[in-house]
Amino acid sequence: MLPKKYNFAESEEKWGKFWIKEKIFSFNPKTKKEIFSIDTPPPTVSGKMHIGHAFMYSQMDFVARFKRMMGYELFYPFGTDDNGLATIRLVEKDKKVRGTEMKRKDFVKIVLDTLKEIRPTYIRDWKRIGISCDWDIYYTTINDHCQKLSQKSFLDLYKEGRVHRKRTPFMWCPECQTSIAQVELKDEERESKFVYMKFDTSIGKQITIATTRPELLPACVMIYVHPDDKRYKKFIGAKAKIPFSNRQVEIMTDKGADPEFGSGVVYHCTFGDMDDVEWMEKYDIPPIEILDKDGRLNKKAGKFKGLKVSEARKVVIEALEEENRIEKTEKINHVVNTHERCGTDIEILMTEQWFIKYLDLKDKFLRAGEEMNWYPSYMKSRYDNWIKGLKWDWNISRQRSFGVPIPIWFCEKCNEIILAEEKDLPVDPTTEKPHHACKCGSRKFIGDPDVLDTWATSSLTPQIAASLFPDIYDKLYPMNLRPQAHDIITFWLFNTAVKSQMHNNVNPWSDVMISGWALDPKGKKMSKSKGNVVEPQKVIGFHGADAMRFWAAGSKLGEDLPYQEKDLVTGKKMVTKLWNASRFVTMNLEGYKPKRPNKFTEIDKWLLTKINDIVKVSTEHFDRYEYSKTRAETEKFFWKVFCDYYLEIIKDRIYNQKNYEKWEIESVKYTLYYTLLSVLKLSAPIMPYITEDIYQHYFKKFEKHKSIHISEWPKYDTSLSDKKAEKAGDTATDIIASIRKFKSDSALSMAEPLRYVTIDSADVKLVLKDIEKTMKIKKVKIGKAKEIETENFKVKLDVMK
RNA sequence: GGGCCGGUAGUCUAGGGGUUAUGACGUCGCCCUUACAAGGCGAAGGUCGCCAGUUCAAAUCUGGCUCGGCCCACCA
Repeated sequence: MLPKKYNFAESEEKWGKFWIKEKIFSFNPKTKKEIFSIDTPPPTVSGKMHIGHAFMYSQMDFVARFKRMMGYELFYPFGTDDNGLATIRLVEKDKKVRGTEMKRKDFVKIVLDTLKEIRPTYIRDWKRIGISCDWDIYYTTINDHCQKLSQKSFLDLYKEGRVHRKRTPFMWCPECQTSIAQVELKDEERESKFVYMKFDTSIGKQITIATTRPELLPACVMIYVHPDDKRYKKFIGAKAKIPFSNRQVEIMTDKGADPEFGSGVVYHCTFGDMDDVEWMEKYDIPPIEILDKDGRLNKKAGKFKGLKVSEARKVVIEALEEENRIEKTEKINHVVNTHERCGTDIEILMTEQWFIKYLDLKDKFLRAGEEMNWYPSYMKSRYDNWIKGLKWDWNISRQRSFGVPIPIWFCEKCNEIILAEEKDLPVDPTTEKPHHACKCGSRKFIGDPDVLDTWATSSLTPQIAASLFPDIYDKLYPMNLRPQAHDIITFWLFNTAVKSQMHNNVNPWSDVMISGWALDPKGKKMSKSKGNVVEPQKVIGFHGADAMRFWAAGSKLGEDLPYQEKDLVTGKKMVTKLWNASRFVTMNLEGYKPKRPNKFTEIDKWLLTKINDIVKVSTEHFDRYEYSKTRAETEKFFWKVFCDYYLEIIKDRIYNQKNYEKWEIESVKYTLYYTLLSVLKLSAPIMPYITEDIYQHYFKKFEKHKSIHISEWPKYDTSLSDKKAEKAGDTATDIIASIRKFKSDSALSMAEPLRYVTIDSADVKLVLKDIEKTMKIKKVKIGKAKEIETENFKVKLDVMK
């Protein structure tokens, strides 16, 4: 017997513990079942879970739980991504240390120790929302296992000639003081000054150049005009003098100069943006490097030395004004590239970096995308667009103190590159030495101080997780499913595909499932700065994890969903309704031993037909990761059909069993048992706690499974489908609805007895008694009159069509 | 500028050629009916963004426009 009230807080804690203690979600590597493997996104350990996480991880978990009930052995690990900036900040704050002031190995150790400490607290949030991972299959992207695989990936690709090091102009963040990759750029619109500068030329006339970057003037190496621009014909081939210096640069033609824009004259500085790099390569011009790594101008900038870019811009403009070299300035809105992590404008600097060469493999990556099953399918275009727009190879080195070290030494004498040996991995070349002398005989080496881009490691998550079970690696990798949100298709998804294709020539998974975002109630993106962030812990504390998950199941896969508290209330009501209906059913099945009878009443057949249809479509939807449709169908059936009609209809049979034949009682009891269990199972992936609680209270003693979550997903049973009964039942519910409306309009209680109702429909004969008893009618007549009569009055009613 | 997604009752959402357009929240009325008043029953509320076209038939398909979101490219 179910208690009167359902306490979600107690229940969720209880079953959460139960699942872990009973190892309900533990992966069995020796399984004979087919494995379904999920490349779980490892969240960044940075304190607290965000509602967006709760949203996305819930959606992933619906699928996991569904697949488990479908009979798969789930390989469902849980890792954390800890080699990025967020972790550094967290650990530095927590342990009051500075990563930059200590040896990398020592800092990694502190990080790992800290993680060990805070991990249970951190993971608690994920457990709380009911994620059904096997928590023992764990990795952190900074532990030895991951470092080793990441370094091995680097070395393998190096040996294949895919990884190379070069000194080249590349995108640099002066704030973080590291190089970055194309994917880390973020556009930001800025208002800035468009300055028209007058340069003296060798033909005696001045030429006007419009620029937003006057501070780069000392790095000007060339001036271009469009070949067809008549205004500047006479300047072609002439020299222009760079103000504040004695340098002269040539004026030449290039079609890249747009006559319509600015003055039509471009000055080429090394480097204002990546286009300048292209020009430099095109004309083989040696660069003038005026910027240092800290974003300040150096001595090559002459009198502007030591200034930051932004300061230099003002000072240069002032200096130009003093010399009367400014024709005019305009305000202009333009888009600049910034570092997505810190928002700083990026600069182009000549540095030595490691790259993975992959622009030549674009077609291969596009083909890889073709071979994946995309859910929803349109998300693939984001992947395709990204690949088509790729312009630079993947810069994988970062100038940070913390991360996976690049396993390389340089010979101090001959600069030869020495690779770490695989058996020694993971290595930190800044503290360890190679085993052998260099070819040149020298034993003096410099370990590469740089680390790998975090994505260079997290792009290996399928291999990282699978290699935790080396004996069955081939069964686990490639994986079945990559679930993730749409914002990191170009980062994580693409990079993972790249690595898998490069190393193994296969896709890392067959299916990708792309979630949307949780937005604020107005449909805006949540962010700390806007102060519109919703904390899942609070929400769950108030409404429960099942209610939160019910909300998360409310949007189509891939669609963003505004977070509205009322939707959580809806979820909570659903939980309450499930509880109450189950309480009613189970209290009336006391002493009943479920056994399928060979005969059902019409109305029972009606319900069984309906639930079987729901099972069929729900399974089809879930197979396509359309959990939201399963939720909608199940919810509608449960509330509108099962509770509003069926339970009301069968009350008389349940309460007054003596008035019925034995087979009619057997029929209703089995129908109740079967239908409720089916509804619970269909709801189990979405609301795991309430369904488990009810299952454990009642169904477990008849069903053989320890938990509803490892019981079988309902099967479509055609033998329980009866279309004729379905039609009769539908008519019955139509009639009941009409009589309810009549009672409601007449301000009568639903319990008000009616003397008679006349119905002009013949196909309700088999369900007449059900209608009578449900609506407390003494006699239902079949005829043309369409009348309803109570004790006090008689009305004509258009009940039936 | 290019790509993708979306615009459906006050709010959120489903549907995606064919009777009266789904559900929830909110609103209004009635009802303590032995599962549930955090409920039940009922009602009101919609030019399905705009304009064309295809079709016997368009919320649904096509084209254009418009607004919003995201991604990408950008102009010195």
